[in-house]
Parts: sequence; C-alpha cells; structure tokens
Amino acid sequence: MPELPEVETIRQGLQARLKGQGILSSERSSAVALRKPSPLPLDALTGARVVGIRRHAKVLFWDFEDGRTLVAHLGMTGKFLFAKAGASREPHTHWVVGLEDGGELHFVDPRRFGWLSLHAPDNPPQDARHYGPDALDPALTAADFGALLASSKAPLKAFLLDQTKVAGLGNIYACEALWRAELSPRRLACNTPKSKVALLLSSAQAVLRDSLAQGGTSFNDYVNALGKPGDFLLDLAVFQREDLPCPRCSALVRRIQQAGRSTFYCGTCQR
DNA sequence: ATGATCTCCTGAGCGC
DNA sequence: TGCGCTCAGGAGATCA
Repeated sequence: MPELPEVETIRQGLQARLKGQGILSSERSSAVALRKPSPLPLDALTGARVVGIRRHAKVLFWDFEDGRTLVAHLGMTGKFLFAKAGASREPHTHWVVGLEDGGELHFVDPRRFGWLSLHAPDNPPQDARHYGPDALDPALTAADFGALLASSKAPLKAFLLDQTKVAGLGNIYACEALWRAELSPRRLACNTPKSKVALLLSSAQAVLRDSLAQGGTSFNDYVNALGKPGDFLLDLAVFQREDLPCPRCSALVRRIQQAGRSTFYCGTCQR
C-alpha cells in the first residue's frame, strides 16, 4: 500500500535510471482496464524521452521532452519493476517499456486500483488539481493547517485521509500521526485544541520523514523500483497492533472502524 | 456543500 | 488438501 514515503522512494528509483533516457518501445501488455482510462494510448510513448519525474502526494508525474506528461498512481498494489530485456513478466503486468539502456520497466498491479494516464501538452493532467498541499511541502504552515482543521467537522482520522485537505497521508500514517500527537482519531477536526495544531502537523510530517528515511513501510505488496521492501514496519506504534501495548502508556491498542477503514489508536493517551 | 457510504479488484489468511 | 468466506484499502461516484 504505497503512501507518500513509498511513492517518493519509488520516484527516486525511477528518476535515477530514467532521467534523460529514451523510450524505445511502449507496450500496453494486458487487455484489462486500469482504474482510469488514458487520454492518449501508452503505446504512443515509443520514441519519447524522459526529462524527469515529479511527485505530488501519492501521484507521480513523468515529464517528457515533447511536453507530454504521464500521470501514474500506484493505487493499492501497483509497482514499477526494472527488468532485463525479454525477462519474464509477472502476472498482472499492464505496461512494458523498452529502455534505451537495454533494460525494461514493468508496471504491475494485481488489483488494478492504480492508473496510468498520458496527457498531451495542450491537455495537461487535472488529477492533482483538487489535491491539497503535499504533506511535506515546506510552504504548508501550521496556520494554514489550523485553518483547514477549523473548517472540517469530520473526525480527525477522516480529515487526515482526505487528500483534498492535505495530500499524502494514507491509513498507516494517519494512525501513526495521531498517536504521536496524542490526539483521538474520533475527535472532530474543528475541535482540535489550538495548542495541538502545530503538533499534529509536525507529527504527520515526522512520521512521513522517518518512514522515507528508511525507504518506506514494508507491507504486503510494497517494493521499491529495485524490488526491495522497506523496513519501517518495526517502528509502527499502533498500526496493526490491536491488543498489543501502547509504546507510550502500555494500555492496549484499540481497533475501530471509521469510514469503512480500520483505525488503530490508544484510547488512554490519545484524547 | 459536506460528510458518509459504496464500489472497484485480487490475494492472503482463516476456519472447517 | 482445498474450498469458500472475509478482509484489506485509494479515491471517485453516489447518497443523505
């Protein structure tokens, strides 16, 4: 389940090998549809050259020399894998790119929650326009964050997951950020104590940075572009730790459902 | 307009 | 061993 740190780790891996590189072939290698249709067919990337790869929240933007942009969202189970030319393809491989350096890049996504959409220069992607500021954007101030909190009646957990408010947090990091800030996931965003606003923002950013420094959280399907899992899992305080002791107060971690998602928190020290 | 719920999809994990 | 059931969740669509 790639979230911001995983996607940034993947971006770095892609950027290191793809920047400036030409695409010799581009083949949509499965007939099944992804989450969203692409305005331009991916096959049209043959002959294109990568200028660089940007990230906003969990979305990757590949910029090409000719002004086109490829938007890539990994959804739940999407991954990019470098392979040798002609290498066997994993099941659910949807896109195969032949690279100038002789290798291949495969996009694999079993659950197909991800998408790839290629945009012409005069039809730039809209996908990130409704996203809020990236959670790690240095321009995002505690004052901005406080204003967003004040304007929402959603529970804090739902608020943090809402990409239109602040973008980049998923279920794992929302739970962990609330634990670090000692705030209950059930508290309404607009009822966040003023004294906690800056703490919640810095907690969210800290948990993302800590994870990023370790190459992302390793769960189920996540591997970086080299096929290597991250190792943040051991540092999680509450996520998927139901009935285990809270690292801070030793009360047992609870699990509840919010908006159809599991929330893990300590009912004793998160208020 | 806002928040809550439903939906898509496959594989892992579980109980019998 | 193997079948069938439940669950996981990002985010767009839909509902209240």
